[in-house]
Amino acid sequence: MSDDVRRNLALFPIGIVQKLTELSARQIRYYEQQGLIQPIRTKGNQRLFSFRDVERLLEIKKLIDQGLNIAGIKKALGPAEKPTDVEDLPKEERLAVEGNRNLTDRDLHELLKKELIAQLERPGRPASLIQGELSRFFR
DNA sequence: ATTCTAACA
DNA sequence: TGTTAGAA
Repeated sequence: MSDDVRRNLALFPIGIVQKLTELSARQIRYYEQQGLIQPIRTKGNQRLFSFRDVERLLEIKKLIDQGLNIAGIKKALGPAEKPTDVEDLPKEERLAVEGNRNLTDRDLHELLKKELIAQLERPGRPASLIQGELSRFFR
């Protein structure tokens, strides 16, 4: 599976995203209402976010700190995109951990580790905002 | 136990 | 934005 696909997979419920971004659930839901993010919904109507969503939320957080309002953030960031539902992946690419809608702390740790390594090998321009944030989970 | 929506002494 | 009630 490509790194691109992996980062787009909807894997995290709002509770995990709160820890990853240190944003309140209220803020995360509000930013969704404003169209800044578009997490997918499970059959039970619960939101699921991808690594990209987490990165985007970290960017939003940064911009908020810099004093921008919603309008300004919409201009600064590109349009929001929906993460990929794991259910839509061909079963050959659907890994065990990714299929679970109930990630254990160990699973999460493993995913963060992979993403961290992937980022180190990915000369991305937007100087990986997520890097410092994710590193926080490896102390 | 978690998350969702709606509403505000 | 926080917080809370009531439901899923």
